[in-house]
Amino acid sequence: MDKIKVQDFSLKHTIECGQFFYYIYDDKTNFYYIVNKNIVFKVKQEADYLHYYGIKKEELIYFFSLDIDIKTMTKDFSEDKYLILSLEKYFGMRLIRQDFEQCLISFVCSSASNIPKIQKNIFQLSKYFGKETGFDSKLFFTFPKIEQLDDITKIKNAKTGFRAKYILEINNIIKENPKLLEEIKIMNYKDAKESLMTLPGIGSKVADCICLFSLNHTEAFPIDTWVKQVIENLYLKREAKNLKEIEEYIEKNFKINKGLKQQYLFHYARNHLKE
DNA sequence: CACCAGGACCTAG
DNA sequence: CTAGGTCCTGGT
Repeated sequence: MDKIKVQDFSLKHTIECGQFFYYIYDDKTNFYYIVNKNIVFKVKQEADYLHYYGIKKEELIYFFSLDIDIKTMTKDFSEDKYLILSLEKYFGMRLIRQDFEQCLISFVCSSASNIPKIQKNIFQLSKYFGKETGFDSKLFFTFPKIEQLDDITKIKNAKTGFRAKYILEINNIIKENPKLLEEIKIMNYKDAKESLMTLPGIGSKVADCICLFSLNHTEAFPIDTWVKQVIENLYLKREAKNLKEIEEYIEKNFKINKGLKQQYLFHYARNHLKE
């Protein structure tokens, strides 16, 4: 077991804010067991320390964006009433840098769904297609490569529903063009988003999630129904004419660190706009 | 039982 | 180019 001192970090908010799905929380020990690609590790927070096992220090820092100076990044939050409120409530929430392929499949599963269901999909897909791995006397399955997700029956058995055919089609596309994913990884934001959107089951919102949570494109700003509500109800104070108007508002008013602002606004929305 | 939900896609107008 | 139906599943 190793430990590391952290600043301005909330493990709970970071893991549970809906950007990452493949984890189990053990309420007896307070450890989060996390599976990212083929790595299983556990981590818990006690005050300003993270206790961790199963992952290298550098990888842990990268995964949780602990190399980022959040105080600097959130400086201009003070210009926005709702960002201030959200920052108080969710202080320490950071963007996770997760495995690209795991993120891609997770967010294909996310459409018209919810967190528990997405988690179920990911756990099941891993069970069917991943590799069994013992850790801490528990049983885990690594998250498979997209290339391996080639059995429609198993994909459906993972309760992915109408998204199953998307996953299989993406599998086919990747097999025919094995370099595509690596190419997307090194593209700029605009090109990466565009390329992702050529894949079935990936529209604008899902592509932005993948860009933000796994490709380090911190300017991505996923617009889901909650964020749409925030912009309409709190900022515009009326319904938007269309999605374009929302995008333009965001472009104008959240110039820098857009992705992080999106996360905080999203959470503000979920708690304050329930009706 | 009917309805709906953190989205994408398809089709008609 | 856009509104509205449809797609599985699981919860209400």
